[in-house]
Formats: sequence, C-alpha cells, structure tokens
Amino acid sequence: MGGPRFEPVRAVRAYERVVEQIEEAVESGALTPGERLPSERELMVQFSVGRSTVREALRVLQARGLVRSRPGDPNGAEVLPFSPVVLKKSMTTLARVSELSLGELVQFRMVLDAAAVLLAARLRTEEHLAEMAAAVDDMKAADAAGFGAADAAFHDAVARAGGNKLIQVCTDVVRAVMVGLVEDRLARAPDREALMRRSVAHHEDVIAALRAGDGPLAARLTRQSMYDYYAGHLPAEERAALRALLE
Amino acid sequence: MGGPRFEPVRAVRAYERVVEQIEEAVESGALTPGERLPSERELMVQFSVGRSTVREALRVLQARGLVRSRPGDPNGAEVLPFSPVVLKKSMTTLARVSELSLGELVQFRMVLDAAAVLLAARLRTEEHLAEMAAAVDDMKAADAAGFGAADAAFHDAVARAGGNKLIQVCTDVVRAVMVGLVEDRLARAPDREALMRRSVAHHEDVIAALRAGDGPLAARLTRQSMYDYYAGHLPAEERAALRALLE
DNA sequence: CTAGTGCACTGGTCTGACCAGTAGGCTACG
DNA sequence: CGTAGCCTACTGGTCAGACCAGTGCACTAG
Repeated sequence: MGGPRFEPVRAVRAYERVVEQIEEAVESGALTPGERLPSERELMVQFSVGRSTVREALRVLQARGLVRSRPGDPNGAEVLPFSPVVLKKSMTTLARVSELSLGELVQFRMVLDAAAVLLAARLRTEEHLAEMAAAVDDMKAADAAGFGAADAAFHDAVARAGGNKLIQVCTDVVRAVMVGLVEDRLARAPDREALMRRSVAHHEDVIAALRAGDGPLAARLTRQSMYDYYAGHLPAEERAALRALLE
Repeated sequence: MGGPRFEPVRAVRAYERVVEQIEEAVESGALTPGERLPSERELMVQFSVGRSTVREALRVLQARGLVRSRPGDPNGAEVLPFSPVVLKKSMTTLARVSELSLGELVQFRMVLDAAAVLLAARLRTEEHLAEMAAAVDDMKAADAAGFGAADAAFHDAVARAGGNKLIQVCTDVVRAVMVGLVEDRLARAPDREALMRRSVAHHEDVIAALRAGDGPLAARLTRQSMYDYYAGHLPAEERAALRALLE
C-alpha cells in the first residue's frame, strides 16, 4: 500500500490517438471551421496508420459534429463550426431511454426560460426587443406549422438577450426534443387556436415587462405561459409538480 | 410553388443504415443494457455489408455512448445503459469552441441548482435528507481532493430529491465541465480553507431549509453559496451578471 | 477434482482493390 | 475567341482477405 500507485493501463486504440490529435487541433483553434483536413490517404501517411483506422477516426469525429466528409470532394473532410445537433441527439437519446416525461421537459424549460428572461430584463437592447416583437408578429400571422418556428425565434431572441450561451443552447435543444415528442399531439389539440392566441398575448406581456425592465414579472409570465400551453397534455401529478414553480 | 415539394435526397451511406437499425433497437428497448450484439462477422452477414462498414457503424454507436466493444470478448459489443458522458463531452466541446466563460457556467448552475432545491423542498424524503447530511459530513472530513466529490454527492442527492432527471443530469454535466476548467485554480486559492468552511455551513443551512420545507429560502441559499464560492475567480462584470440572480 | 493447456473465436489493424462521384483542366466545336 | 462538353486524376464509400493479440471455455493431464 506504500509503493508507487500504478495506474491501470487501458489499451488505447490507434484510431483513438488519431481522434485525439485532430480533436485537439480543432478545439484549440489550430483548425478553424471551414478549413479542410488532408485526404484520408494523406492522413494515413501522416499518422502512419491504415486507411481503415483513419476512417474510423473520422467517423468518430463526424459523430461528435466536428467534421463532415462528402464523397468525391477533392478536398478532405471539412471542419465544422460548433452546432448543438450533437447535444440535441444525446439529449433525445436521454429522453427516450431514460423515459423523460414531458412534464420534466416542460419543467426544465420553465426554469431556464424564466432565468433567460430575468437576465434579459437587464441586458436587452432595442434590437433584441425588435426581434422579439417581430417574432410575435410572425406568431400572429403564422399557420400551425409556422407558429412553432416563430415561437422558437422569440425564445431564441430572449435567450440571446440574456447573454448566457449555455442557457440559449439548452433551451433550444430541449424545445427541439419536446417538439419531436409532442408536435403531433399539439397539432390535434381541439383548443389549439385558443392556446395560440393566449400564448401570443403572454409573449406580448413579456416584451412589455422586458421593456420596463421588470425581470421578476417577465419571469413569472414566462413560467405561467409555458404552464398554460402544456398543462393540458400532462397528467395531474405532473401538473402539480409544475405548479411548484409558479410561486 | 404548387407542385409536389421534392425533398433533396441525401445519399445515405451503408453504415448509416446499420447505425439506424441498431440505434432503433436500443432506444426502443428491443436491446436492453447488458445485452450483447452479435459479433462483427455475424453482423456483416445479417446486414449484408462488409466488415469495415459494420465497424464504422459500431464506432458511431460507440461515440454516441450506446455500445462498447472490447477486444477478445467472445460475445459481441455490449449495449450500455445511458450515461451522460456523451453529454459531458459535447458540452465540454461547446465550452471550448464557443468560449463559454466560467461566469456563464456558474450562472447556469445557480439557476438549475436553485430550481432543484426548490423542487426538493416539496418532494424530499428522509432518505434524501440523510444522504445530504452524509455528504456534508464527508465535506467536513475530506481533504481538498475529496471535497469536490462530496460536494457533487450533495448536489446529486438534492437533484434526485427534486425529481427531475434532466435537471439532475445537466447540473452534473456542468459541474464536471467546471471542474475541468478551474479545478487547478481553485486548488491554489489562498482562501480555500475558508471557502470550504463557508460552503459547508451554507450546505447545512440548505438542509435545514429543506427539512423545514422552505423552498424559496433553500433556493436563495443555494444561489448565494454558489456565488460566494466562485465569485472570487470571476472578473467584475461577470460577477455583476451573477448578482442579477441574487434577487 | 483441480491446474494447466490449447483452441476457437473475438476485435483491432493493415493491405489492396474497385466503384461512383466530383472538380478542374483540356479539347474541340461553334 | 468563347464556350460546351469530355477526360482525367483525384476523392470518399465499400468490400474482401489477411494477420495479430487477446479472451473464454472446453478439454486434458496431473
């Protein structure tokens, strides 16, 4: 128990070494989005590995959203800018295998969107407010399909105004997951028209509160709006859990 | 604009078809964690593809955290239970390439942990409270290394008590990312001892509030505790953004 | 009955080959 | 001289076959 503490050596596979090096280059900024990797045949020379190893490494990098390759492209794989699709993917998986309930998702957004709006009350600019107003106008004019997109634009503007990129990405991801889970149910809701009108009114109230700089009010409105919109699709006990957030 | 809207056909590669089928089997529950996939040579027969195609598909599934394969294992790849490592990975990438500041991460946790504690005030059981108390005891007794682990255990107990798995996972992930970013800086902090003692005291206050069922108080304490612990490592303007959450 | 050995299989890697597709230069035609 | 079309030299996607080191299990020798 006193000797040197040897760490268990895990067999590190060749393709992992390749992944590490390229990943490091991308995340450190040595490779910027839009740049191209060398071709697979060139990479196998540089790394001194077989092409299958290079290809498996590229598959992993592609699965992580760092790189994209296109057949026939005379340049190599393209370095991508960060996009939350991988986050969305893994969160969708979480939702499916961990059986996340719709209630948990709504609860999560009630928390995060309220926080975003609270921060936005301090940091919002006129441009942000204009974006939100434009999104609400779109919501009024839109059909059922466009409504969700306009709503997403509104909340994205709020999140950007709040200034926290992590909150912005997370709310966006969770909204996408929710849409994937319940869009059909929402579309068939008998009171959909009324819900949409009510939602629009709530959003306008939020804008007014933001303009007035009243963060707590805007946060309350946001939570209430979210609750009203989804409560009808939730079992009673989940509704109760959500009401815990409504003060 | 009136004709049939043809969708652009994306060339779907063979390995993607393999990924889809296996992924569907896992997420639908047809394959449960612990079960084994057939061997690669068996899969290439079942899917009528070459082994490299099978292997690339497995690499993708492995990158998504759904399976794991071990050399020499007479059984095939193992189906894994969901774990947030993939979420952690992509969020770490987000932090690096999007240059998430420490302040944004702290802010995020202030929001989510406060929400968790608010929910926990309603749903906590005696077992949960006992776990939290045990974690705080560990924090008192622990050295610098163990402190973080005990703190994590405390917050995990709170998050579980809150009953929202998504909040639980996200706080856990963000904490891990933060640790990766600032653990060295925290370890070298001159007032580390004092911070730790203060943190312990705050945690005990949170437990008391939870026992009393006072959610709003517990939430305030949580936000304050988080702020006090990290504020010293933040530039002034980020500190100001955090104070916006302290009422 | 146990300790030890071997075998049959696994995943990891490499080589070499072929295909379909792309981009860009080249050619031939207008 | 300009341009339309072809040609070639690449690309990534896929397959086949081979070898290696490692594993688990059945079998065997003690």
